[in-house]
Amino acid sequence: MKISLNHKSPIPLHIQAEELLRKMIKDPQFQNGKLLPNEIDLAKQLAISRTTLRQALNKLVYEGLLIRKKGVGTKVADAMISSKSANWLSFSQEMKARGIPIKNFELHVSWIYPEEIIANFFNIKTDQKILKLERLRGRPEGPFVYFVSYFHPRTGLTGEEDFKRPLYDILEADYNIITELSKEEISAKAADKFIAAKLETEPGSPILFRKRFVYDQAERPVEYNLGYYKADSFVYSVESRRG
Amino acid sequence: MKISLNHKSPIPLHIQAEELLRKMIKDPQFQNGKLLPNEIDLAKQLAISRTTLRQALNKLVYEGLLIRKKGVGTKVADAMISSKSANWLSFSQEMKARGIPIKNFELHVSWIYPEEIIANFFNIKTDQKILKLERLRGRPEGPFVYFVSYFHPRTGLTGEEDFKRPLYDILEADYNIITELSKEEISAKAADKFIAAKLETEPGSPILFRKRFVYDQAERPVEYNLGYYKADSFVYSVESRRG
DNA sequence: AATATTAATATGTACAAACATATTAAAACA
DNA sequence: TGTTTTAATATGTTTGTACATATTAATATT
Repeated sequence: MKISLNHKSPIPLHIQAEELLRKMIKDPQFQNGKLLPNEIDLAKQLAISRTTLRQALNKLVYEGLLIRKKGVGTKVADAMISSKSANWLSFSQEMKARGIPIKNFELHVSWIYPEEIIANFFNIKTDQKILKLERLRGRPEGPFVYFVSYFHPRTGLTGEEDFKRPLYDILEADYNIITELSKEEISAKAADKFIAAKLETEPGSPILFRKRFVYDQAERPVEYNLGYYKADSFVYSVESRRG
Repeated sequence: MKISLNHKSPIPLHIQAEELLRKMIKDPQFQNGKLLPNEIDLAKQLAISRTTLRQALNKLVYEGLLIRKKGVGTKVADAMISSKSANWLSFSQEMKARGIPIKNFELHVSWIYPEEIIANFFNIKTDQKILKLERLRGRPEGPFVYFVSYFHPRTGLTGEEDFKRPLYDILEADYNIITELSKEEISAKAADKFIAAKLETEPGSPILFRKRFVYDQAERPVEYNLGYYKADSFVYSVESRRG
C-alpha cells in the first residue's frame, strides 16, 4: 500500500489521511485486532503533524471504525454488518437485484442555472450552468419514481452520455469520478400537481421523498439528487448498530 | 446561563465544554438559526484554547446538532433531522438533546395475542400473550407521531413500568436487556381513519411509516415497533459510504 | 520465586501561533 | 447610483510543543 500524502494537493491533509486510513482499515494486514502503526511514527511517515493525523483518526473513531486504547494503541473495530453496500446500488442495479423489470418512461437532459440551494451545495455561482437529468422510471404497468439529478461541472458530463447505463458506472469508467459518500434525507410529503401528473396519481397523495447528496473520495460534492417515490412502491431499509 | 468551566476539575476541559454546548443548544436564545458566540470569543470566555473548544464543537457537529459555516458562524441545527450518529437515540432522548419540549398525549399498555407476523418475528406461538405499548407523542401544539411497540416475553416487562423514562434505559437498567442491532424499513403511506384521528389530520394525508426491528447483543428479537409520523414532522437522515 | 519499582510506549489533554479561505459589510471608485 | 475593492469577521488547516496518564515489559528488590 502506498503510504504517503500529496502535500501539494488542494485537498486538506487530514482528509487525505482519513482516506488512507479507510483503505488501511480494509487491508487484511490490520484486521483481527492487529494494531495500526502508532500515531507518532505514522505522522512522521506521512510527513504531517500528529495533531493533523489525530484529526483524521478522530473521525474514524467517531464512526466506530477504529478503537483507541490509551497506552496500547489503535486497532480496527470488529467488522459490522450494515446495509451500506446495498445502499450504494443504483436504482437500476437495485431493481435488477430484486428481479423487477424496469421501464424508462422519460429521460430528459438539460443545462440550467442552478437554484441557490444547489449552487451552494456545489460551491459554485448561480450563473454557471450545470447539467440536469430528469428521469421517470417504473414497472411496465406504470411509473413509480421520478428522479431529478444535478451534477457538479467538475464531473465533466456533457449530457451526450448513454444514461441507460448505470450512472455510477459512467462516472467511474468514463470520467474517473469515484463516488464514495452519500448523505440522504428521507421524508414523506404530499404530491404536488407536477409530481402527481408524472407519477399518474392524484395531487395530495403520499410520496416518499428522498434527497441525496453524493460526494467523491475527497468529499467534494458530485451529485444532488431528488427522488419522488409513489407510496408503497419503495421501502427504504437501514440497519444500524449501537455505536 | 453559567458560562465558565472548572479548571481544577479532573474532568477534561473539552468534555466540560461539550456539556456546556449541549446546554446552549437547548437554550431558546440560540434557536431559530441564531448564531452561537464565535470560537475565539467563547474560548476566551471559557479560558480555554480555541483548539480545545473546537474539540468539543467537532463532536456536536458530528452528531448533527451544530452546523458550522466558514466565514459565517456556528448555529444549532434545525430540529427534526435525526442524524446518523443519533440513530440509536430513542425518540425522547433525541428531542431532549435538541431541547424540544415533548408532550405525551396518550400512553396505553395492554397484553394481547400477537398477530402472525409478530409471533413469527419473535419466534413464539400466537397463543402466548405479549406486551403491547401504544404512544401518541408530539409537541405541545399537537401530536405528530403515533408509536406501537410489541415486546418479546423474554424482556420480562410487566406493563407496570414507568414508560415516561426512556425505554432503552428501562430495558437495560431494570431488565438487563442490552439492545444492539436495529433494522428499519421506511416508507410512505396514506393515513387511514384510525391514524388520521390520532394525529389530528385528514384520512389520506401522507405519513412517514417506519417499521423497526430491535435485537439484543445475541441478535435475539426484543422489540417490534411501528411509527407513524405526520408528513414534514420528521426527516430521516442516513449517511453511508461505499463498502 | 514472588513482588515491587522503574522504564518504555502509546494515547489523552492542552496551549500558542500562523496562515488560508469563505462570507459579509464597509469604503472607494467610476 | 451602481459597481468594485477592501477590510473585518469567522471558521478551516496545520504545525510544534509540552505534559498527563494508562498499559505493558523490563528490572530491581525482598
